[in-house]
Amino acid sequence: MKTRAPIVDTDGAPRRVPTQERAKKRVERIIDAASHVFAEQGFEAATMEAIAARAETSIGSIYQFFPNKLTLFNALARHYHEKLRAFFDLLLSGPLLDQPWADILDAGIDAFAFFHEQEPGFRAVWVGLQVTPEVIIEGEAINREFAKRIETVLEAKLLDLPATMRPVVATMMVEILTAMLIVSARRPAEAKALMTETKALLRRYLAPYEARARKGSEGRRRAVRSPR
Amino acid sequence: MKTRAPIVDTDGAPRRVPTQERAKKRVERIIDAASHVFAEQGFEAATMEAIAARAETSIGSIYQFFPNKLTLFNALARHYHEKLRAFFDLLLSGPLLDQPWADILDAGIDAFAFFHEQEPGFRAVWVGLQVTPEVIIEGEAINREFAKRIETVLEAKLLDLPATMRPVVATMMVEILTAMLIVSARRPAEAKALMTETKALLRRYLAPYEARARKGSEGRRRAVRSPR
DNA sequence: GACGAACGTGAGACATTCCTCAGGTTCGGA
DNA sequence: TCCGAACCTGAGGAATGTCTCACGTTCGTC
Repeated sequence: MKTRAPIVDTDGAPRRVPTQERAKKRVERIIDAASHVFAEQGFEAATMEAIAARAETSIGSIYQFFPNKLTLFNALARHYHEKLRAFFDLLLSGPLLDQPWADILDAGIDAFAFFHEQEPGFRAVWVGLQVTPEVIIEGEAINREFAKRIETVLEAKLLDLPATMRPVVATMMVEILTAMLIVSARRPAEAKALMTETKALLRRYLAPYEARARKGSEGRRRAVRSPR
Repeated sequence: MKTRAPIVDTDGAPRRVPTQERAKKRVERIIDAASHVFAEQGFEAATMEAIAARAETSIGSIYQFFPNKLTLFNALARHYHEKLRAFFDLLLSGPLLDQPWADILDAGIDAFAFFHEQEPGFRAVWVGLQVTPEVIIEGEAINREFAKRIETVLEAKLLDLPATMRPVVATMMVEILTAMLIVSARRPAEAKALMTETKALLRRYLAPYEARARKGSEGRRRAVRSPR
Protein backbone atom coordinates (compact mmCIF):
# COMPACT_ATOMS: atom_id res chain seq x y z
CA MET A 1 0.00 0.00 0.00
CA LYS A 2 1.21 3.41 -0.77
CA THR A 3 -0.07 6.59 0.80
CA ARG A 4 0.95 9.13 -1.68
CA ALA A 5 1.86 12.03 0.56
CA PRO A 6 0.47 15.51 -0.06
CA ILE A 7 -2.09 15.05 -2.75
CA VAL A 8 -3.60 17.92 -4.55
CA ASP A 9 -6.07 18.37 -7.31
CA THR A 10 -4.26 19.61 -10.35
CA ASP A 11 -6.95 19.96 -12.96
CA GLY A 12 -8.65 16.85 -11.76
CA ALA A 13 -5.73 14.47 -11.50
CA PRO A 14 -3.94 13.90 -8.18
CA ARG A 15 -0.29 14.75 -8.10
CA ARG A 16 2.41 15.57 -5.63
CA VAL A 17 3.05 19.10 -4.52
CA PRO A 18 6.70 20.00 -4.12
CA THR A 19 7.70 20.77 -0.56
CA GLN A 20 11.45 20.56 -0.64
CA GLU A 21 13.48 23.33 -2.20
CA ARG A 22 15.01 20.86 -4.58
CA ALA A 23 11.64 19.91 -5.99
CA LYS A 24 10.50 23.50 -6.29
CA LYS A 25 13.56 24.33 -8.32
CA ARG A 26 12.86 21.35 -10.49
CA VAL A 27 9.29 22.38 -11.12
CA GLU A 28 10.54 25.80 -12.08
CA ARG A 29 13.01 24.31 -14.51
CA ILE A 30 10.27 22.17 -16.00
CA ILE A 31 7.99 25.16 -16.52
CA ASP A 32 10.79 27.14 -18.04
CA ALA A 33 11.72 24.32 -20.37
CA ALA A 34 8.09 23.80 -21.27
CA SER A 35 7.68 27.44 -22.17
CA HIS A 36 10.53 27.19 -24.64
CA VAL A 37 9.52 23.90 -26.15
CA PHE A 38 5.86 24.80 -26.47
CA ALA A 39 6.79 28.12 -27.99
CA GLU A 40 9.08 26.56 -30.54
CA GLN A 41 7.10 23.47 -31.43
CA GLY A 42 3.51 24.22 -30.60
CA PHE A 43 1.44 22.19 -28.21
CA GLU A 44 0.97 19.07 -30.32
CA ALA A 45 4.48 18.81 -31.65
CA ALA A 46 6.08 19.42 -28.28
CA THR A 47 6.95 16.15 -26.58
CA MET A 48 7.28 15.52 -22.90
CA GLU A 49 10.63 13.95 -23.57
CA ALA A 50 11.90 17.12 -25.21
CA ILE A 51 10.69 19.16 -22.26
CA ALA A 52 12.34 16.77 -19.82
CA ALA A 53 15.57 16.91 -21.76
CA ARG A 54 15.56 20.69 -21.83
CA ALA A 55 14.83 20.79 -18.10
CA GLU A 56 17.67 18.34 -17.64
CA THR A 57 15.49 15.92 -15.77
CA SER A 58 13.59 12.75 -16.52
CA ILE A 59 10.11 12.27 -17.86
CA GLY A 60 9.13 10.65 -14.64
CA SER A 61 9.89 13.82 -12.76
CA ILE A 62 7.52 15.82 -14.87
CA TYR A 63 4.75 13.35 -14.13
CA GLN A 64 5.47 13.69 -10.43
CA PHE A 65 4.05 17.17 -10.56
CA PHE A 66 1.92 17.34 -13.67
CA PRO A 67 -0.55 14.57 -14.36
CA ASN A 68 -0.48 15.12 -18.08
CA LYS A 69 0.63 17.28 -20.92
CA LEU A 70 -2.40 19.54 -20.99
CA THR A 71 -2.12 20.27 -17.30
CA LEU A 72 1.48 21.24 -17.79
CA PHE A 73 0.44 23.59 -20.54
CA ASN A 74 -2.28 25.10 -18.41
CA ALA A 75 0.14 25.58 -15.57
CA LEU A 76 2.31 27.47 -18.00
CA ALA A 77 -0.68 29.53 -19.06
CA ARG A 78 -1.48 30.39 -15.45
CA HIS A 79 2.13 31.28 -14.92
CA TYR A 80 2.03 33.83 -17.70
CA HIS A 81 -1.37 35.13 -16.76
CA GLU A 82 -0.04 35.95 -13.31
CA LYS A 83 2.91 37.71 -14.80
CA LEU A 84 0.73 39.66 -17.19
CA ARG A 85 -1.61 40.71 -14.44
CA ALA A 86 1.26 41.97 -12.35
CA PHE A 87 2.68 43.73 -15.34
CA PHE A 88 -0.50 45.66 -15.97
CA ASP A 89 -1.10 46.43 -12.36
CA LEU A 90 2.25 48.10 -12.40
CA LEU A 91 1.57 49.90 -15.61
CA LEU A 92 -1.82 51.24 -14.60
CA SER A 93 -0.84 52.20 -11.10
CA GLY A 94 1.99 54.38 -12.27
CA PRO A 95 1.90 58.01 -13.35
CA LEU A 96 0.78 56.94 -16.79
CA LEU A 97 -2.88 57.41 -15.98
CA ASP A 98 -2.48 61.16 -15.76
CA GLN A 99 -1.40 61.34 -19.36
CA PRO A 100 -3.68 62.02 -22.35
CA TRP A 101 -5.50 58.99 -23.63
CA ALA A 102 -3.50 58.73 -26.82
CA ASP A 103 -0.28 58.52 -24.85
CA ILE A 104 -1.70 55.83 -22.62
CA LEU A 105 -2.67 53.93 -25.73
CA ASP A 106 0.79 54.12 -27.21
CA ALA A 107 2.48 53.23 -23.96
CA GLY A 108 0.10 50.35 -23.39
CA ILE A 109 0.76 48.96 -26.84
CA ASP A 110 4.49 49.29 -26.41
CA ALA A 111 4.35 47.62 -23.04
CA PHE A 112 2.28 44.76 -24.27
CA ALA A 113 4.50 44.33 -27.30
CA PHE A 114 7.50 44.25 -25.04
CA PHE A 115 5.97 41.58 -22.89
CA HIS A 116 5.01 39.71 -25.99
CA GLU A 117 8.49 39.41 -27.36
CA GLN A 118 10.19 39.15 -24.01
CA GLU A 119 8.58 35.97 -22.78
CA PRO A 120 9.28 32.96 -24.93
CA GLY A 121 6.27 30.81 -24.27
CA PHE A 122 3.85 33.63 -23.89
CA ARG A 123 2.71 33.69 -27.46
CA ALA A 124 2.00 29.99 -27.43
CA VAL A 125 -0.21 30.55 -24.43
CA TRP A 126 -1.84 33.83 -25.31
CA VAL A 127 -2.85 32.84 -28.74
CA GLY A 128 -4.61 29.57 -29.14
CA LEU A 129 -2.04 28.92 -31.79
CA GLN A 130 -1.32 25.31 -32.61
CA VAL A 131 -3.27 24.19 -29.65
CA THR A 132 -6.22 22.06 -28.75
CA PRO A 133 -9.66 23.62 -28.37
CA GLU A 134 -9.56 23.15 -24.61
CA VAL A 135 -6.69 25.54 -24.36
CA ILE A 136 -8.32 28.15 -26.50
CA ILE A 137 -11.19 28.34 -24.06
CA GLU A 138 -8.69 28.83 -21.26
CA GLY A 139 -7.09 31.62 -23.22
CA GLU A 140 -10.41 33.33 -23.80
CA ALA A 141 -10.76 34.06 -20.12
CA ILE A 142 -7.61 36.11 -19.88
CA ASN A 143 -8.53 37.94 -23.06
CA ARG A 144 -11.77 39.04 -21.48
CA GLU A 145 -10.09 39.98 -18.27
CA PHE A 146 -7.65 42.10 -20.19
CA ALA A 147 -10.52 43.77 -22.01
CA LYS A 148 -12.19 44.52 -18.69
CA ARG A 149 -9.14 46.39 -17.53
CA ILE A 150 -9.09 48.43 -20.67
CA GLU A 151 -12.70 49.31 -20.05
CA THR A 152 -11.82 51.10 -16.87
CA VAL A 153 -9.32 53.23 -18.72
CA LEU A 154 -11.84 53.95 -21.42
CA GLU A 155 -14.29 55.06 -18.79
CA ALA A 156 -11.81 57.45 -17.29
CA LYS A 157 -10.42 58.85 -20.48
CA LEU A 158 -12.87 58.59 -23.35
CA LEU A 159 -15.79 60.47 -21.94
CA ASP A 160 -17.77 60.52 -25.14
CA LEU A 161 -17.78 56.76 -25.44
CA PRO A 162 -21.16 55.50 -24.26
CA ALA A 163 -20.91 53.02 -21.43
CA THR A 164 -22.81 50.44 -23.40
CA MET A 165 -20.19 50.45 -26.13
CA ARG A 166 -17.23 50.08 -23.84
CA PRO A 167 -17.15 46.27 -23.86
CA VAL A 168 -17.16 46.07 -27.63
CA VAL A 169 -14.54 48.74 -28.06
CA ALA A 170 -12.31 47.16 -25.43
CA THR A 171 -12.66 43.78 -27.10
CA MET A 172 -11.73 45.29 -30.44
CA MET A 173 -8.62 46.78 -28.91
CA VAL A 174 -7.48 43.56 -27.30
CA GLU A 175 -8.10 41.38 -30.29
CA ILE A 176 -6.60 43.73 -32.80
CA LEU A 177 -3.50 44.31 -30.76
CA THR A 178 -3.08 40.59 -30.25
CA ALA A 179 -3.58 39.84 -33.91
CA MET A 180 -1.11 42.45 -35.03
CA LEU A 181 1.50 41.26 -32.57
CA ILE A 182 1.21 37.77 -33.97
CA VAL A 183 1.52 39.00 -37.51
CA SER A 184 4.50 41.08 -36.50
CA ALA A 185 6.15 38.02 -35.03
CA ARG A 186 5.63 36.18 -38.29
CA ARG A 187 7.06 39.03 -40.33
CA PRO A 188 9.96 40.55 -38.47
CA ALA A 189 10.91 42.79 -41.37
CA GLU A 190 7.57 44.56 -41.30
CA ALA A 191 7.07 44.42 -37.57
CA LYS A 192 7.99 47.98 -36.83
CA ALA A 193 5.84 49.46 -39.57
CA LEU A 194 2.92 47.29 -38.53
CA MET A 195 3.10 48.37 -34.92
CA THR A 196 3.27 52.00 -35.93
CA GLU A 197 0.21 51.51 -38.08
CA THR A 198 -1.57 49.70 -35.29
CA LYS A 199 -1.12 52.69 -33.05
CA ALA A 200 -2.39 55.06 -35.74
CA LEU A 201 -5.31 52.79 -36.44
CA LEU A 202 -6.42 52.56 -32.83
CA ARG A 203 -6.01 56.29 -32.35
CA ARG A 204 -8.25 57.05 -35.27
CA TYR A 205 -10.69 54.46 -34.09
CA LEU A 206 -10.93 56.01 -30.64
CA ALA A 207 -10.62 59.67 -31.58
CA PRO A 208 -14.36 60.29 -32.01
CA TYR A 209 -14.94 59.25 -28.43
CA GLU A 210 -12.69 61.82 -26.93
CA ALA A 211 -14.61 64.50 -25.09
CA ARG A 212 -13.28 67.71 -26.44
CA ALA A 213 -14.37 71.24 -25.94
CA ARG A 214 -16.68 72.13 -28.75
CA LYS A 215 -17.26 75.64 -29.92
CA GLY A 216 -20.88 76.67 -30.28
CA SER A 217 -23.91 74.58 -29.59
CA GLU A 218 -24.87 71.75 -31.80
CA GLY A 219 -28.15 69.98 -32.13
CA ARG A 220 -26.57 66.81 -30.93
CA ARG A 221 -26.70 65.98 -27.31
CA ARG A 222 -23.41 65.81 -25.52
CA ALA A 223 -22.28 63.04 -23.30
CA VAL A 224 -21.94 63.95 -19.66
CA ARG A 225 -18.46 64.82 -18.77
CA SER A 226 -16.85 65.54 -15.52
CA PRO A 227 -14.65 68.56 -14.93
CA ARG A 228 -11.04 67.81 -14.50
CA MET B 1 -3.39 14.11 -31.73
CA LYS B 2 -0.14 12.31 -32.09
CA THR B 3 2.10 12.19 -35.08
CA ARG B 4 3.74 8.85 -35.21
CA ALA B 5 5.16 8.86 -38.66
CA PRO B 6 6.96 11.77 -40.23
CA ILE B 7 4.60 14.14 -41.93
CA VAL B 8 6.31 15.54 -44.95
CA ASP B 9 4.85 17.43 -47.80
CA THR B 10 6.03 15.29 -50.64
CA ASP B 11 4.16 17.16 -53.26
CA GLY B 12 6.29 15.50 -55.86
CA ALA B 13 5.64 12.00 -54.57
CA PRO B 14 4.29 9.68 -57.22
CA ARG B 15 0.57 9.34 -56.85
CA ARG B 16 -2.13 8.25 -59.17
CA VAL B 17 -4.12 10.88 -60.95
CA PRO B 18 -7.78 9.99 -61.21
CA THR B 19 -8.92 9.39 -64.75
CA GLN B 20 -12.18 7.55 -64.31
CA GLU B 21 -15.27 9.38 -63.24
CA ARG B 22 -15.56 7.12 -60.24
CA ALA B 23 -12.15 8.14 -58.96
CA LYS B 24 -12.77 11.81 -59.53
CA LYS B 25 -15.93 11.63 -57.48
CA ARG B 26 -14.02 9.85 -54.78
CA VAL B 27 -11.33 12.48 -54.67
CA GLU B 28 -14.01 15.10 -54.39
CA ARG B 29 -15.62 13.24 -51.52
CA ILE B 30 -12.25 12.94 -49.81
CA ILE B 31 -11.58 16.65 -50.09
CA ASP B 32 -15.03 17.47 -48.84
CA ALA B 33 -14.67 15.12 -45.90
CA ALA B 34 -11.23 16.49 -45.15
CA SER B 35 -12.55 20.03 -45.08
CA HIS B 36 -15.07 19.07 -42.43
CA VAL B 37 -12.75 16.97 -40.33
CA PHE B 38 -9.89 19.46 -40.44
CA ALA B 39 -12.27 22.27 -39.59
CA GLU B 40 -13.71 20.44 -36.62
CA GLN B 41 -10.58 18.82 -35.25
CA GLY B 42 -7.69 20.89 -36.48
CA PHE B 43 -4.82 19.52 -38.47
CA GLU B 44 -3.11 17.46 -35.80
CA ALA B 45 -6.19 15.99 -34.22
CA ALA B 46 -7.75 15.06 -37.52
CA THR B 47 -6.97 11.47 -38.45
CA MET B 48 -6.85 10.01 -41.88
CA GLU B 49 -9.17 7.28 -40.70
CA ALA B 50 -11.77 9.84 -39.67
CA ILE B 51 -11.51 11.50 -43.05
CA ALA B 52 -11.82 8.18 -44.82
CA ALA B 53 -14.84 7.28 -42.73
CA ARG B 54 -16.52 10.58 -43.46
CA ALA B 55 -15.80 10.18 -47.16
CA GLU B 56 -17.21 6.67 -46.90
CA THR B 57 -14.11 5.13 -48.34
CA SER B 58 -11.00 3.39 -47.09
CA ILE B 59 -7.72 4.80 -45.92
CA GLY B 60 -6.01 3.13 -48.80
CA SER B 61 -8.05 5.13 -51.24
CA ILE B 62 -6.90 8.40 -49.78
CA TYR B 63 -3.31 7.33 -50.18
CA GLN B 64 -3.96 6.47 -53.79
CA PHE B 65 -4.31 10.16 -54.50
CA PHE B 66 -2.56 11.94 -51.67
CA PRO B 67 0.88 10.80 -50.61
CA ASN B 68 0.43 12.02 -47.05
CA LYS B 69 -1.62 14.03 -44.63
CA LEU B 70 0.04 17.37 -45.20
CA THR B 71 -0.37 17.09 -48.94
CA LEU B 72 -4.04 16.43 -48.44
CA PHE B 73 -4.28 19.51 -46.30
CA ASN B 74 -2.44 21.60 -48.84
CA ALA B 75 -4.69 20.32 -51.57
CA LEU B 76 -7.57 21.51 -49.48
CA ALA B 77 -5.87 24.85 -49.05
CA ARG B 78 -5.37 25.19 -52.76
CA HIS B 79 -8.98 24.26 -53.27
CA TYR B 80 -10.14 27.13 -51.10
CA HIS B 81 -7.62 29.52 -52.49
CA GLU B 82 -9.02 28.91 -55.97
CA LYS B 83 -12.50 29.50 -54.70
CA LEU B 84 -11.50 32.66 -52.92
CA ARG B 85 -9.71 33.99 -55.95
CA ALA B 86 -12.75 33.40 -58.12
CA PHE B 87 -14.92 34.96 -55.47
CA PHE B 88 -12.93 38.15 -55.46
CA ASP B 89 -12.57 38.31 -59.19
CA LEU B 90 -16.30 38.31 -59.33
CA LEU B 91 -16.61 40.89 -56.62
CA LEU B 92 -14.09 43.28 -58.07
CA SER B 93 -15.20 42.93 -61.64
CA GLY B 94 -18.77 43.85 -60.83
CA PRO B 95 -20.31 47.30 -60.59
CA LEU B 96 -19.00 47.60 -57.06
CA LEU B 97 -15.86 49.39 -58.15
CA ASP B 98 -17.85 52.43 -59.18
CA GLN B 99 -19.08 52.94 -55.67
CA PRO B 100 -17.46 55.19 -53.04
CA TRP B 101 -14.57 53.60 -51.22
CA ALA B 102 -16.42 53.23 -47.95
CA ASP B 103 -19.13 51.23 -49.65
CA ILE B 104 -16.58 48.98 -51.29
CA LEU B 105 -15.04 48.43 -47.90
CA ASP B 106 -18.31 47.44 -46.32
CA ALA B 107 -19.28 45.20 -49.19
CA GLY B 108 -15.86 43.59 -49.22
CA ILE B 109 -16.03 42.86 -45.54
CA ASP B 110 -19.51 41.43 -45.84
CA ALA B 111 -18.50 39.28 -48.75
CA PHE B 112 -15.44 37.95 -47.02
CA ALA B 113 -17.40 37.29 -43.86
CA PHE B 114 -19.96 35.41 -45.88
CA PHE B 115 -17.31 33.26 -47.48
CA HIS B 116 -15.78 32.74 -44.09
CA GLU B 117 -18.84 31.26 -42.52
CA GLN B 118 -20.07 29.54 -45.62
CA GLU B 119 -17.17 27.20 -46.23
CA PRO B 120 -16.56 24.71 -43.45
CA GLY B 121 -12.88 24.04 -43.81
CA PHE B 122 -11.94 27.47 -44.91
CA ARG B 123 -11.13 28.81 -41.52
CA ALA B 124 -8.85 25.88 -40.79
CA VAL B 125 -6.97 26.71 -43.95
CA TRP B 126 -7.02 30.47 -43.88
CA VAL B 127 -5.84 30.78 -40.38
CA GLY B 128 -2.85 28.79 -39.36
CA LEU B 129 -4.97 27.71 -36.45
CA GLN B 130 -4.08 24.40 -34.84
CA VAL B 131 -1.70 23.63 -37.58
CA THR B 132 1.94 22.87 -38.11
CA PRO B 133 4.34 25.67 -38.98
CA GLU B 134 4.68 24.38 -42.51
CA VAL B 135 1.07 25.12 -43.16
CA ILE B 136 1.24 28.59 -41.73
CA ILE B 137 3.85 29.48 -44.27
CA GLU B 138 1.57 28.19 -47.00
CA GLY B 139 -1.23 30.31 -45.61
CA GLU B 140 0.96 33.39 -45.59
CA ALA B 141 1.16 33.32 -49.35
CA ILE B 142 -2.53 33.70 -49.88
CA ASN B 143 -2.67 36.40 -47.24
CA ARG B 144 -0.16 38.40 -49.17
CA GLU B 145 -1.92 37.79 -52.43
CA PHE B 146 -5.13 39.00 -50.90
CA ALA B 147 -3.37 42.10 -49.66
CA LYS B 148 -2.00 42.74 -53.14
CA ARG B 149 -5.51 42.78 -54.52
CA ILE B 150 -6.60 45.23 -51.93
CA GLU B 151 -3.70 47.43 -52.90
CA THR B 152 -5.10 47.89 -56.37
CA VAL B 153 -8.37 49.07 -54.89
CA LEU B 154 -6.54 51.41 -52.57
CA GLU B 155 -4.68 52.81 -55.50
CA ALA B 156 -7.88 53.50 -57.37
CA LYS B 157 -9.90 54.85 -54.51
CA LEU B 158 -7.72 56.33 -51.81
CA LEU B 159 -5.82 58.90 -53.77
CA ASP B 160 -4.24 60.52 -50.77
CA LEU B 161 -2.62 57.33 -49.64
CA PRO B 162 1.04 57.41 -50.65
CA ALA B 163 2.03 54.50 -52.85
CA THR B 164 4.74 53.49 -50.43
CA MET B 165 2.23 53.01 -47.65
CA ARG B 166 -0.17 50.88 -49.62
CA PRO B 167 1.42 47.53 -48.73
CA VAL B 168 1.31 48.22 -45.02
CA VAL B 169 -2.22 49.51 -45.08
CA ALA B 170 -3.42 46.59 -47.17
CA THR B 171 -1.74 44.17 -44.78
CA MET B 172 -3.39 45.85 -41.84
CA MET B 173 -6.76 45.45 -43.50
CA VAL B 174 -6.30 41.78 -44.29
CA GLU B 175 -4.94 40.81 -40.91
CA ILE B 176 -7.45 42.78 -38.91
CA LEU B 177 -10.38 41.50 -40.88
CA THR B 178 -9.13 37.94 -40.53
CA ALA B 179 -8.55 38.32 -36.82
CA MET B 180 -11.96 39.78 -36.20
CA LEU B 181 -13.67 37.06 -38.17
CA ILE B 182 -11.96 34.45 -36.05
CA VAL B 183 -12.95 36.20 -32.87
CA SER B 184 -16.48 36.49 -34.16
CA ALA B 185 -16.57 32.78 -34.84
CA ARG B 186 -15.46 32.14 -31.27
CA ARG B 187 -18.10 34.46 -29.84
CA PRO B 188 -21.27 34.12 -31.85
CA ALA B 189 -23.24 36.33 -29.48
CA GLU B 190 -21.00 39.29 -30.11
CA ALA B 191 -20.29 38.55 -33.73
CA LYS B 192 -22.64 41.10 -35.20
CA ALA B 193 -21.48 43.94 -32.99
CA LEU B 194 -17.86 43.07 -33.66
CA MET B 195 -18.30 43.12 -37.41
CA THR B 196 -20.08 46.46 -37.23
CA GLU B 197 -17.22 47.83 -35.19
CA THR B 198 -14.69 46.39 -37.59
CA LYS B 199 -16.28 48.31 -40.41
CA ALA B 200 -16.29 51.52 -38.41
CA LEU B 201 -12.71 50.98 -37.36
CA LEU B 202 -11.42 50.43 -40.87
CA ARG B 203 -13.38 53.40 -42.15
CA ARG B 204 -11.84 55.70 -39.60
CA TYR B 205 -8.45 54.22 -40.31
CA LEU B 206 -8.74 54.90 -44.02
CA ALA B 207 -10.63 58.17 -43.92
CA PRO B 208 -7.56 60.41 -43.84
CA TYR B 209 -6.40 58.94 -47.11
CA GLU B 210 -9.46 59.88 -49.03
CA ALA B 211 -8.77 62.63 -51.53
CA ARG B 212 -11.37 65.13 -50.57
CA ALA B 213 -12.18 68.55 -51.85
CA ARG B 214 -9.73 70.91 -50.29
CA LYS B 215 -9.84 74.62 -50.02
CA GLY B 216 -9.36 76.05 -53.48
CA SER B 217 -10.09 72.93 -55.42
CA GLU B 218 -13.60 72.51 -54.18
CA GLY B 219 -16.13 71.12 -56.57
CA ARG B 220 -13.93 68.64 -58.32
CA ARG B 221 -15.16 65.20 -57.62
CA ARG B 222 -12.92 62.43 -56.64
CA ALA B 223 -11.36 60.97 -59.71
CA VAL B 224 -11.86 57.31 -60.30
CA ARG B 225 -8.77 56.17 -61.97
CA SER B 226 -9.13 53.83 -64.87
CA PRO B 227 -7.63 50.41 -64.47
CA ARG B 228 -4.02 50.55 -65.49
C1' DG C 1 23.22 7.73 12.48
C1' DA C 2 18.63 5.92 11.64
C1' DC C 3 14.57 6.08 9.33
C1' DG C 4 10.55 7.42 6.89
C1' DA C 5 8.99 10.63 3.60
C1' DA C 6 9.85 13.05 -0.40
C1' DC C 7 12.16 12.88 -4.51
C1' DG C 8 14.18 11.21 -9.05
C1' DT C 9 14.74 7.84 -12.79
C1' DG C 10 13.96 5.64 -17.24
C1' DA C 11 12.76 1.24 -19.33
C1' DG C 12 8.80 -0.24 -21.09
C1' DA C 13 3.56 -1.02 -21.13
C1' DC C 14 0.15 0.75 -23.73
C1' DA C 15 -2.04 3.45 -27.24
C1' DT C 16 -2.51 5.72 -31.39
C1' DT C 17 -1.53 7.08 -35.93
C1' DC C 18 0.56 7.33 -40.55
C1' DC C 19 1.19 4.82 -44.42
C1' DT C 20 2.01 0.32 -47.23
C1' DC C 21 0.87 -3.47 -49.98
C1' DA C 22 -0.86 -7.73 -51.57
C1' DG C 23 -4.87 -9.09 -53.18
C1' DG C 24 -9.53 -8.40 -54.93
C1' DT C 25 -12.93 -5.52 -57.87
C1' DT C 26 -14.58 -2.52 -61.60
C1' DC C 27 -14.02 -0.22 -65.92
C1' DG C 28 -13.52 0.37 -70.82
C1' DG C 29 -11.69 -0.73 -75.22
C1' DA C 30 -10.92 -4.46 -78.55
C1' DT D 1 -16.43 -11.87 -73.93
C1' DC D 2 -11.72 -10.95 -72.76
C1' DC D 3 -7.98 -8.54 -70.70
C1' DG D 4 -5.09 -5.07 -68.97
C1' DA D 5 -5.32 -0.91 -66.49
C1' DA D 6 -7.31 1.64 -63.13
C1' DC D 7 -9.31 1.32 -58.93
C1' DC D 8 -10.43 -0.04 -54.04
C1' DT D 9 -9.68 -2.28 -49.58
C1' DG D 10 -8.23 -2.86 -44.77
C1' DA D 11 -5.19 -5.63 -41.92
C1' DG D 12 -0.89 -4.78 -40.27
C1' DG D 13 4.14 -2.77 -40.22
C1' DA D 14 6.69 0.79 -38.31
C1' DA D 15 7.25 4.71 -35.78
C1' DT D 16 6.56 7.56 -32.07
C1' DG D 17 4.09 9.44 -28.34
C1' DT D 18 1.98 9.52 -23.34
C1' DC D 19 2.18 7.93 -18.94
C1' DT D 20 3.31 4.21 -15.19
C1' DC D 21 5.80 2.07 -11.68
C1' DA D 22 9.22 -0.38 -9.22
C1' DC D 23 13.39 0.79 -7.53
C1' DG D 24 17.17 3.78 -6.14
C1' DT D 25 18.55 8.35 -3.99
C1' DT D 26 18.32 12.44 -1.02
C1' DC D 27 16.33 15.17 2.63
C1' DG D 28 14.67 16.42 7.16
C1' DT D 29 14.10 15.14 11.84
C1' DC D 30 15.06 13.01 16.01
